[in-house]
Amino acid sequence: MENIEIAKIFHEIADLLEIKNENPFRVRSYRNAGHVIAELPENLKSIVENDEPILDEISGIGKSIHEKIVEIVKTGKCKFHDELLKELPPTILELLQVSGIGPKKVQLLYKELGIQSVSDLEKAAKAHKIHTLAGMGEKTEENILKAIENLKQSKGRFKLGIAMTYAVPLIEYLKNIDGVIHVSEAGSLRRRKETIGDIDILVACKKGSRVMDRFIAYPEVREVLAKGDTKSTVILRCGLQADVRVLDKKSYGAALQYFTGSKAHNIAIRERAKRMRLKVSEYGVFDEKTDKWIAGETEEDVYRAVGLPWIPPEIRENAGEIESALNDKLPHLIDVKDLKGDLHVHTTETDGASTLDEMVESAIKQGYEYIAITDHSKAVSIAHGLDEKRVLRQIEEIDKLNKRFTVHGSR
DNA sequence: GCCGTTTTCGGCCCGACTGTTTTCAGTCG
Ligand SMILES: Nc1nc2c(ncn2[C@H]2C[C@H](O)[C@@H](COP(=O)(O)OP(=O)(O)OP(=O)(O)O)O2)c(=O)[nH]1
Ligand SMILES: [Mg+2]
Ligand SMILES: [Mg+2]
Repeated sequence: MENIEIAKIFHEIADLLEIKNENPFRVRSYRNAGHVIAELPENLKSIVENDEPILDEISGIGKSIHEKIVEIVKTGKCKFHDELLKELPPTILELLQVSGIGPKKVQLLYKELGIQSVSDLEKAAKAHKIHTLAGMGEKTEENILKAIENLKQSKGRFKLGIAMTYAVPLIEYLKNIDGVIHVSEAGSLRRRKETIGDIDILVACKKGSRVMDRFIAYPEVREVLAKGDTKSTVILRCGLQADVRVLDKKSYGAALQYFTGSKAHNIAIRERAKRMRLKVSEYGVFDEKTDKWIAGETEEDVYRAVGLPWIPPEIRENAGEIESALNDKLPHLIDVKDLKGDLHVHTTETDGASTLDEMVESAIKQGYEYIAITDHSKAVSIAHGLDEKRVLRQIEEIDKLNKRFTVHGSR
């Protein structure tokens, strides 16, 4: 049993309870536990089997969920979860994947029309049965069909590097709009998560700028899902969703803090602020009582206002970073500047683009301590691989360079 | 269900957009 499978059970419990109209905070507890477990670096099964005490220290896991984790590891399932699945069909959960459909609508659709799956929902919408329900009209019916189509075409989460290739040109496009002052990546993209659910971009602009009109006119936009004064959502041709948030320059830091997330980090920061009689939103940090604006121009200002140093986006996951920040124990994150050398380098002797001298010069410029020349051998004749004679000559060249650049025994 | 710089009980982040509705609930970020 892997963490991710245990997490899934808690996510399903949360969804099922929510559809049943249970206490929203109890729902939040299960959902949060699912999230914490999914992000946990340690393997829960071995923690439980080795009777390690770590579980009690994990924030968000209390008595009830602790017991359920032990039950799941030992029996492979959870009674509470099974009971809920007797009350509601398991396929009902896939309805929540349709954007615009939440727990309330799932409950209504199931109760009134017996809809249990996305294909049931599609049939009902096509047969115009949805608009007869309370609070649902013609538009809702149309939107459901569109959302089902988008769900079918969805390519899921994108790898960071792939998402970046779509985000960079959009950011450039936004930077060139009249009145735009700052543009920044936000969300999981800025936190450098391995996979990205959507592209989140923050824009600061002068009042009266028509940023949203220009955003939805971006040539790569396939469909506009929502368009407001400060927030719009589109789907790009590549299949990724893009969210753009536009705010005043004065709120840029607070907005960047909000839009970078993560959601769990934001909630933790806001709870902390509340205890300090402050309110944090994307518009700034405010005095709870007077509603007076206190900070928000930069992220540093926002964190300082709640008594914290700036926290690097990569660790804003509510996984202990706030405590580390409080104790001045924030980790040093690896940077390009930390690279000490490169163990895979080609030269023009084979299929490289630069000469040996140029590669060495460039390595020294970047502060590398070492590089390894790894040209092709004669087995790769297509790349003009080195035979014995040429490789010996290259070694001589390397020895000469090493002598030339050796200072006090280090290279 | 979880948790504590005021708390072991009583709160639990805060705001934007949409549709269907005469004032707001649902969903989403
Ligand atoms: N305060 C607060 N902020 C939220 C909430 N939901 C989202 N945000 C903020 C933090 C998120 O990082 C940011 C972007 O939302 P996304 O849904 O795109 O999430 P994120 O980019 O973190 O992950 P993703 O890869 O898109 O799944 O908006 C929320 O419920 N409350
Ligand atoms: Mg995102
Ligand atoms: Mg988003």
